[in-house]
Amino acid sequence: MTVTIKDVAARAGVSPKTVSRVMNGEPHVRAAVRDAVMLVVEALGYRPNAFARSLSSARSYLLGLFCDDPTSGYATALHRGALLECRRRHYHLIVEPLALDMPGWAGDFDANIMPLKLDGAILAPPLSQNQALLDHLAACDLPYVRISPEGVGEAPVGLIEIDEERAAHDMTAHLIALGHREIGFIEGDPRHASTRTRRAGFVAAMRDAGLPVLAGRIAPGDFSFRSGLEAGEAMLAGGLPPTAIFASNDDMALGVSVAAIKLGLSVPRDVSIAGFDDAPTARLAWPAITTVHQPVLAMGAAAVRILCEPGYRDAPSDARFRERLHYNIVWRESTAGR
Amino acid sequence: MTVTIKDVAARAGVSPKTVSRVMNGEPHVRAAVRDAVMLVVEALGYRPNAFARSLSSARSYLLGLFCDDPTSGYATALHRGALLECRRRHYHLIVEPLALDMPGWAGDFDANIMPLKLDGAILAPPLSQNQALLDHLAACDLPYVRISPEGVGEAPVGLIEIDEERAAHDMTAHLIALGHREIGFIEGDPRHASTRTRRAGFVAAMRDAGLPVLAGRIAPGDFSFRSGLEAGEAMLAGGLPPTAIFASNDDMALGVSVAAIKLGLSVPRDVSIAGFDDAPTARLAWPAITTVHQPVLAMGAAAVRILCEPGYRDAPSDARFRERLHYNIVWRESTAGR
DNA sequence: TACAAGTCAGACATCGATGTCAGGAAGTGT
DNA sequence: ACACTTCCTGACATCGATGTCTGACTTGTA
Repeated sequence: MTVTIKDVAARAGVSPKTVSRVMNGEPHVRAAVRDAVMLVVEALGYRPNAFARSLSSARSYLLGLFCDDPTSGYATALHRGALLECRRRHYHLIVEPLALDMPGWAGDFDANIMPLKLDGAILAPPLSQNQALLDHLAACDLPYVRISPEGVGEAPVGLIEIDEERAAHDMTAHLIALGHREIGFIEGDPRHASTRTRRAGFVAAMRDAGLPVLAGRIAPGDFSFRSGLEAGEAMLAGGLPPTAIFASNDDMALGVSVAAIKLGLSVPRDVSIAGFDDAPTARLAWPAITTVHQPVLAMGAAAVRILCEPGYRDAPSDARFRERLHYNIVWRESTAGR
Repeated sequence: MTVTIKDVAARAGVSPKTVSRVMNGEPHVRAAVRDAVMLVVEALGYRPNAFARSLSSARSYLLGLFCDDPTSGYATALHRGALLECRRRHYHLIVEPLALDMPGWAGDFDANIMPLKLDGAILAPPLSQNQALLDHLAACDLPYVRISPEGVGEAPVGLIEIDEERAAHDMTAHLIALGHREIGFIEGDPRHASTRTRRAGFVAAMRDAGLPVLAGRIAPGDFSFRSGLEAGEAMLAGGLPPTAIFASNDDMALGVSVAAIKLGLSVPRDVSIAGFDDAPTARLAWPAITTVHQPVLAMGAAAVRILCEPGYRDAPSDARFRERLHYNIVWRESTAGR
């Protein structure tokens, strides 16, 4: 038999309602009573029944994490970070893959997700910048927090990001500091906002150093290993190959690395390679890729914190709920001076 | 306002209980009444409140998918497959990463997962063969289905798998049919059951073809890109290099492929490479990897089906709930005849 | 001292479904 | 036609929490 609120109430000599107050951190409970109740809670190992809670209150104590493609290590890390924070707060988390390119996703959403009465949604990129989804959530009155979307959106504002442009700038500057002057850049999927911000950071760093960005030194890509391989091959095999290549993410950096090997080039002796994201593969690859570490776990946790913030859902669109987390650059074996 | 069971009952001229019976497919409802109720359900777009349902019945209409490392594309595909089937049945699904190597996971499990009163659990490998977890679930009286675990377990039996040994046998046989006689094999993480079954298939196929398995032709690995790279390099750079290498999974096959390139070998001209799993990277890589496709989506769906089967939880441990799904071999660019 | 305002705690109804049980209708055998 | 199953259906209590409301007890102030 599981422990109910009544058991706790009886043992503590108070009413169930008071126990409820304590559990939810409501005011108007004397400190002595609160402590006594908490003691019993600990002793009995009481955990509130999530279903009963959701049924009687308007809230569900459930948060949703929506991903486009949960394959990425990115989504997984978000999941773990968010989950940890949820547990601390006695919330639960569900992960839902959302295929916005399928017609009828909205109806599907209403039928399958809405009955859950989620208290909030966390949107992983690139979902976080899909206006149709944002509109739909707003129409459903479901508060959301966006992870690394493009620009600043409408109210209610919830935004977690790192300064990607500055990170790309820093990475480029470091390559320059290493002595590189001929630096190539590979773009990501044009549908992701990161593609623009990361490129902008690269371009700005080059400009700040007084270095020209030659034609052909910025190649298109789509964040996949293969696109990195192809772009890398084209760049390194062409005339005047760069001495360093900065790829917009780690998968592409891996592709560039293989391209270099195919051409008989040694990394990092002949060419330095840098990535972005600090995906698990970046560490495991050979040579291990120098990259920008995103605090994705912390981002997931921050998203939960914001959503649980009392009054978040009705907050005005001021900057209070915009969090910019710290990134850092991880030096590994794929970059060196020349 | 959302539609409740009372609304449906009133409109259909029956009691709420009868609507409940219809919704749950219980017997003892006249066909005419059933149809009339269903009509109203459709018209009003009624969906039962999951929380109320869980509260009043012993069931939660919630299934859990447990993963060791949800990073893998494998877990993601399972998730999608299971989710689809859940929706069809008005079930919900939560995904929980489980770190069994952390002490105190059991207490954590009891505190965070048990209150959900899951109706069943789906265990992705390698969790599916962790005896401690299995015991814990049994102690909690939580029915589970295991995906591709080792051997046959105790009751209650729920098992979804492909015949990995035969798949590995087939893949090896095809390499042989292509004209290869010197074939290397790279093992996976020794903690995974697949490591043994896949190797067994390889060895059997070689034996069946009358080919010897030379010393050093079976190299240890751990399913990571890097271990594939290292094993591949050692094998290909050593004396009497094989003309084909069969890696226990796609990540390692990718590593072997890079090893070949580093050594100036061309794939598949100089060496053929085969993988296992049909991970997303296998398709995107260059050259695209020949591999064994696992019907992971179908496996997820099958797991849900079994868990929802009425009476599954109390079923005797006969073979009825053991499903063996079909695999198939996907020919891509990394293998060729010689 | 007395009175208003604020703090604290409990009684009771309620959320939306299902479990139990009892009773009426329909079908069966003699 | 009668008793006897078997098949349908609804009334009512229940799951475990929270929302509302009411009243007692503290406090601060005139």
